[in-house]
Amino acid sequence: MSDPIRQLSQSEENYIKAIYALSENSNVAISTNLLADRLSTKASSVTDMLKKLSEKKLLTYQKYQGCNLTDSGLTIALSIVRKHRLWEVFLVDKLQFGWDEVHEIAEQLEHIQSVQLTNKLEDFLGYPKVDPHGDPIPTRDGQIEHCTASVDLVSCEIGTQLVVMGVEDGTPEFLQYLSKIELKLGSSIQIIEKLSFDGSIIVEFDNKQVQFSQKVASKIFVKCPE
Amino acid sequence: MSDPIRQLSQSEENYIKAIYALSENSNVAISTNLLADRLSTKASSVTDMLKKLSEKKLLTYQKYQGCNLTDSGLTIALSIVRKHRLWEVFLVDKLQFGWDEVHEIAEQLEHIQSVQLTNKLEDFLGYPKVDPHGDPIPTRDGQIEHCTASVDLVSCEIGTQLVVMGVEDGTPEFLQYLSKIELKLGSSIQIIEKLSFDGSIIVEFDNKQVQFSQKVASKIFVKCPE
DNA sequence: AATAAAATTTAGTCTTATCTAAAAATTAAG
DNA sequence: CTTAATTTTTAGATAAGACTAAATTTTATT
Repeated sequence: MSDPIRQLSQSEENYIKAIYALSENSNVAISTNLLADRLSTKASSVTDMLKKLSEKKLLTYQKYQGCNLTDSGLTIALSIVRKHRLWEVFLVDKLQFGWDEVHEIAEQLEHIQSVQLTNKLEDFLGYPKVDPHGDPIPTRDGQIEHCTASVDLVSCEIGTQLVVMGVEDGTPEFLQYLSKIELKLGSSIQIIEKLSFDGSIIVEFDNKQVQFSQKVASKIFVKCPE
Repeated sequence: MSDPIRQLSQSEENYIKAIYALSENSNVAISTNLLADRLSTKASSVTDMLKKLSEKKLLTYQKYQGCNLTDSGLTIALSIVRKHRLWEVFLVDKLQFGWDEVHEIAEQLEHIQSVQLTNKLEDFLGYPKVDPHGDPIPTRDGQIEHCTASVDLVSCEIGTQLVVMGVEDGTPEFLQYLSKIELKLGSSIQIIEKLSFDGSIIVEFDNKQVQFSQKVASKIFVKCPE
């Protein structure tokens, strides 16, 4: 039925993961330049790789029309994301890394092959549901919970009690900033004021008031407690 | 003073590690064919790599005369061995792998770069001295205890009480065999008889008698308890 | 010491993944 | 709707690492 398990190179895996990350929310095809940008490589290199991965049936690709992962491609992407996020949990929970320090190391660990290793790691970690940034961890059979529950701070109303559910797993600098102001997953947070002229948002948590630019606020995901 | 830190490819690291393993006991130069054999590659590929690593000053190499690691090469080798053995401890102690299952996975994990990761892993594991096969773990500053204390079973006398200190980290099959007969590190063992015609050795441990071929006996390292 | 055998190196090819520069297709602007 | 700008692809080059086959050096044997 399904395609046989393929041994992909790290580079191939990185392309698959990048395409997954870029198409997670939208359903449109991912363009060559967007991918090139994401992977800090040249468009021509991307074209080459897309041809290759498309021959391996991991994605559909039409000249000048961008690409989309196939089901097999998606399965592989999820297994990589799964490994990445489990390792991040390990690094933070067990080895005492800060959440801003783990991304780069997990980028390497996510390419370790053994499925048995991943599953035993998950056992050892006690079946975490999310990684240290609040992103959901795909299950063994490739299911991932799409956190429709949480929305970014920008789209929330003033006054409501909110809980921080996740942050964009972006640059270390951003995460270090959050560390510094002591904003954590699970923090209770409330919007005090929205500055209409630049979209900045003033919030309160842990009895502190902090002002976020719109850009920062859009990277912080929250939900109303039940 | 010392050479700047180099980013080596996995392949380069594998050569360095293989040379280290082959020259650990003897002080003679490592030949091209020996390396080719060890790495399951061709002699011509080895020659190419030796030229490259020699240009990087990680080993000394003279045409037709084999190679030897330099001090920088040795430092790198030890850092790889350190990572390999720490990860093996992690896999066995924390993830419940059998000692016969960890080698291949550790071969991948040993190439993960971060020194901080290695050190934090060591903290987490509680500073183990040896890996699951009894091999010593190099320290952060590249010291390794040469276990002159233990000798292989073949060279021991009949009747002495011995303790299993290590086994050759070889094929999974060999380790599975040891698992099956329930021989572990730390087992108390005694030689009952040596069969002179083929060098086989009959031993007793855990109130069981088992016969080892000379080949097997030479891969089991023991010492007399204090 | 001369020659045969074995080990090692050289030369040339292949694959993967990248790049630059030029060509082609698509999209945007007038 | 034609041209300009942008995006994407093609063509050709490079580097790492491996391979085969041929040449060379070393070692072993008579």
